Amino acid sequence: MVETTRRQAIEDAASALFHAHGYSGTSVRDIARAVDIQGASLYAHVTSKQDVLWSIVESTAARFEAAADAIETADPDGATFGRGVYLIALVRAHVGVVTDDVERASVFVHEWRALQGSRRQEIAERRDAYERRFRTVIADGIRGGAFHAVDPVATSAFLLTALNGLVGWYKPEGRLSARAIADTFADLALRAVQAPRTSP
Amino acid sequence: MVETTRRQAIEDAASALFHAHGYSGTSVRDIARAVDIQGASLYAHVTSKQDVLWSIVESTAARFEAAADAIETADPDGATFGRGVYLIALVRAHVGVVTDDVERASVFVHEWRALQGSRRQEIAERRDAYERRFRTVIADGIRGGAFHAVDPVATSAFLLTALNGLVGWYKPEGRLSARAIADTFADLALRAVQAPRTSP
DNA sequence: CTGCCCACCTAACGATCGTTAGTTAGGAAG
DNA sequence: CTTCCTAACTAACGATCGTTAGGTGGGCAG
Repeated sequence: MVETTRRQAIEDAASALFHAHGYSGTSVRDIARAVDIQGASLYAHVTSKQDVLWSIVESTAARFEAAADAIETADPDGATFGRGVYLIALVRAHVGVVTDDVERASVFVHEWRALQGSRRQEIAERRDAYERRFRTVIADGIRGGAFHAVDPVATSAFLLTALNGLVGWYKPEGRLSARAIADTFADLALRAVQAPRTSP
Repeated sequence: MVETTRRQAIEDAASALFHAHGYSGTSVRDIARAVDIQGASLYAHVTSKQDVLWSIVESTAARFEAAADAIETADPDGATFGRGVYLIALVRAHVGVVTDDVERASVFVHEWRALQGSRRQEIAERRDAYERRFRTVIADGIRGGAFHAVDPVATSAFLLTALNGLVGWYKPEGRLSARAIADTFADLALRAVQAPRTSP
């Protein structure tokens, strides 16, 4: 991870520290030390600690949204894909964003609550909208008969938190590749919801 | 939730605050205010902030373990239950512990990392041992043909984080009862892993 | 009535928090 | 050579952190 700007290096260091110790468990001086600088010197590049958190969370939210948007772009009217394929695509997109940058994804998943005021509100709404994509595809799948009947709210929460749990254990150098995890998760998610096969 | 001892009231208040703002986002004075006492007065009932966290985390770990142990006690040699039924029992037990006290469960799931030294080590090991129960039942199920072949590590992580995610959204007064959630989650978990039906 | 204990108080400790102010060294631009 | 900008520095601000010390009052045991 070659740093181009100082600001980027600071956000990378902050992501790692927020991931490891949480937002309020990390001090400004901790972040500064990680980039070999005095605590006060950070403020030449950053307006506040909250601002660093916001940058990380907002950009990661955008990455999740963009990945999901790309699916709809590839199949605007839902003609090509069945609901099962669409759900698989959502799962793969989500896993991809997480594995692309676990630390930032982890901060997004766990530390957005540390945001204050309207920024927290905004992220809460964008998270809701994102989760609604899962709810909708599940509800559509049930209506169309591809999925067996379950509660779409509980089910989307089940699946999405399973995907988000990945930020707690994924290691880029680990035994399981990002690809292998995406395969397994897509498989598990689809089997969890799909209706029993009626014919071959 | 009628409090019998002061100590219990303190742990309840601390659980709620740790759940809402995290361990390091909660001050000793915050906890004290919640039980209508001065910050320093807490130390008449508690030896340290870490100690409060430890009490909450350890007792909750014990509750998860006891719930899972009860399944093995009910079927010591695994003769009665198939692997599918065993997995369902594990899921139901886990959901039950979470819904019995979401706040404590949430602290256990998210804040055990704030423990220090050997206590953190101990909880890490007990978490591993608990997760191994899921891994084992999945691996056994695959070996016996009841479950389709998947990676037991990724699968147990998938399922367990889905269950743990419940601490983020379960509300006792919510639309979905603890029972309904347990039903849905058990159903999703089993379908996710079980082999396609070969005959009726 | 006396004495003790328990729950709580106020005051304060040193450390650390996020942040501001003012300064300095070094390189780029004129 | 001078001027300016950038990136860093040191010093310090008031607030808050977890925790300790010592005092006070009220109920219970003798």
